[in-house]
Amino acid sequence: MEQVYIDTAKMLRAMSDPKRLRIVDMLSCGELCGCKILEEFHITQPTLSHDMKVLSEAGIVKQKREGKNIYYSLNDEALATMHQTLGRMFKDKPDCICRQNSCCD
Amino acid sequence: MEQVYIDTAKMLRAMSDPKRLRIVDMLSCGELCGCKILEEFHITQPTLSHDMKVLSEAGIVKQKREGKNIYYSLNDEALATMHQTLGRMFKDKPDCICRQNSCCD
DNA sequence: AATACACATTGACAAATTTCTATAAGTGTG
DNA sequence: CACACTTATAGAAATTTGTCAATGTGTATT
Repeated sequence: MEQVYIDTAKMLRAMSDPKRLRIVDMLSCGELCGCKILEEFHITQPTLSHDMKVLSEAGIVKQKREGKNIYYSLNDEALATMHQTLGRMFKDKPDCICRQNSCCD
Repeated sequence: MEQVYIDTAKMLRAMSDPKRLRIVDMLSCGELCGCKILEEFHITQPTLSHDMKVLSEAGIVKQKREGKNIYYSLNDEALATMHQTLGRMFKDKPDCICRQNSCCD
C-alpha cells in the first residue's frame, strides 16, 4: 500500500471522532491550552490528554509548554497538504494519484 | 455535539482505512464493479463487501446493479461538501464554524 | 519544602472495528 | 431447472478504540 494512503488515513482517523474534529475546529481560531479545551467537553482530563496525543501523533497539532500550561495549535502546513491530497484523490484528473500508481487499469 | 462534526467525522472514519481510502481514489477515475476492485487487494470478498458498506453508509459511494455486477461510484456532491467543510474547519475565518457555535470564547 | 495546578501515564474494561469462514441471495446462461 | 458468478449476511475471533479512576510528573507560588 502506498505511503500516501497510510499517512493520509492516519490523519483522517485522528479526526474521525466528532470531539477531536471539533477540537481541530476550535484550534483553527488560535492556540489553546488543554484546560481551556477541556471546559468545552464533558470528558475527564485523561481522556482529553489521550485525544491530544492522537492528534499530535497524526501530525495534526503541535504543542508548546508555557509555564504550567501546554498550548496546542494546528500544524497548518500538514493540514493544508492533507487537504490538497484529499482534493486530488476525489477528482479525476490526468495526474490522479490513482493513475500515477496504475491502480485503475 | 453539533451535527456537522458527527456527519463529517463519520465520513472521515469511513476513509480512515488505507484500503478504503485507496478505493475512493480508484473510484475517482470512474465507476468500478466489486470484483474489479477486489483484484487490487489481498482481502476476501466479504471483507470488501463490508468495506463498501461502510463507504456507502457514510454517503461516500453510490451503487447500481447491472446484471450480476454492482457498480460503485463516488458521491461527488457529498465529497465536495465534506471537502469544503474541512477547509473551513482548518482555517481561521470570520465565518469559522467554531465561531458560529461560540466554542472559542 | 509544601501545596496547588496542568498535563501525562498506567491499568482496566466495554464497545467498536477488522477480518475471516461458511452460507445465503440475486442474476444470467445452458 | 441446475449451475456459475457476483455480492451480501451471519457468526466468530483478534485487535483497536474510547473512556475512566488512580497515580505520576513538571511548574509555579507561598
